[in-house]
Amino acid sequence: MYQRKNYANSPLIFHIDVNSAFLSWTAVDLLNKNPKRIDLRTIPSAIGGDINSRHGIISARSIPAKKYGIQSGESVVNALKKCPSLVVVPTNFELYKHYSKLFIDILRSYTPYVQQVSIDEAYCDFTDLYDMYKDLVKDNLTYPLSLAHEIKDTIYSKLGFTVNVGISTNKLLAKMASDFTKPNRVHTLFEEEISQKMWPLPINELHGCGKSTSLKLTSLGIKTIGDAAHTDLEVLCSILGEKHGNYIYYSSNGINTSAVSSSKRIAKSYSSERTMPSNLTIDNYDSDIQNIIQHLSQNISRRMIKDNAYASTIGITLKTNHFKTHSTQTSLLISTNDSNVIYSTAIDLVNKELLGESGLFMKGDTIRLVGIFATNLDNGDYRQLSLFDLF
DNA sequence: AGTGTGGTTTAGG
DNA sequence: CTAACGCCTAAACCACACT
Repeated sequence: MYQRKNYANSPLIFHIDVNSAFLSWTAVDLLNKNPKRIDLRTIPSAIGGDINSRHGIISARSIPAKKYGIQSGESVVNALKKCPSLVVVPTNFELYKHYSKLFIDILRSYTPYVQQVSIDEAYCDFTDLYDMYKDLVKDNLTYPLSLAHEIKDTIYSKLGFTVNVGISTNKLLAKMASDFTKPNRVHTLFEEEISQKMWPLPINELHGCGKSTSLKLTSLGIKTIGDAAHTDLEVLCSILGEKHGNYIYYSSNGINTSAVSSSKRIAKSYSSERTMPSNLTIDNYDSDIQNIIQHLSQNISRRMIKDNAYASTIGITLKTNHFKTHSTQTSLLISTNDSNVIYSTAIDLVNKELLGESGLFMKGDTIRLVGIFATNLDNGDYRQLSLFDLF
């Protein structure tokens, strides 16, 4: 295990990631209810949606399931072909939220500088806590490995699931480190380790370099993170544009200045969408779509009211049987979070889109999914002011 | 040149 | 009996109109 000589004067960031979160949490929950039950983590198992209502996608899988080549994001039907004995458990978001909160609470008991970035991962900043933890020793390990193991093992003993911890001096490197071998591991990725641990990796494994970008880069011979790191900044910008070119160049060289922000993030948009059990056609869409849009409007409205958020823009998304997505939006005179206003605005947009000349309905296209979104948000202050001014 | 609006693409979990 | 491909958020980018 790599150790630096001195940690007193450099930043120290951890990235903590729950291993197969949805599956682990489900396994723990089932064991809590019945300790004799088989542990889902020890057999080929996965969290997946219902095939019959066309929500059949794998969102997490056990390590034994991974050995069958099952990936998260692939269809349940496909996964069952690879492993007919796969145990598929439905999703349960309330359960995940419960364990997520307990997980974050433990992190917060070690540092106030915790930034939760998704339901199952967070960054912790220990830069200013050197004096508090510098003498911690655990299993013959010294700081900061001792601290990482302490956190990891505490989560396991108190909550029953494993995590990976990535250690470095910035968020990008800590994130990359936590993604190394799993599960239940601590990894470091300091600047002096980049060439050995990060540069040999394929470019698509760089955080922020997705399918489209990695395709562009590999087609030009930039196949590894190291290749990108050794490409001129100007060349990357000419391929990817100014913004993304800079991001890929500096990231592949391990440079990242993003701060760990423990303050609550304010939403910039709310959206809700649903894949329907069967596609809607232009002839029969009326009654079905009204029900769904009412549902989606109420969902968004409830969340916005809880956050005291109001939207000036309401939009809809339609996905065709060919998986082609169309969206349209409209601006409101007065921002709203009223489900009736959202509903009627969305219905108008759907009618306009379907009956107008959008070109969506060519030769018998049908609608697979309908979604609505609310954006251009304010907190109601401006709204109160403008209402007040009217009188 | 900057701002508001509408729409698509990319990314990540 | 068979069966496929979710849901949510954020940001960048592009085009266009208006100023």
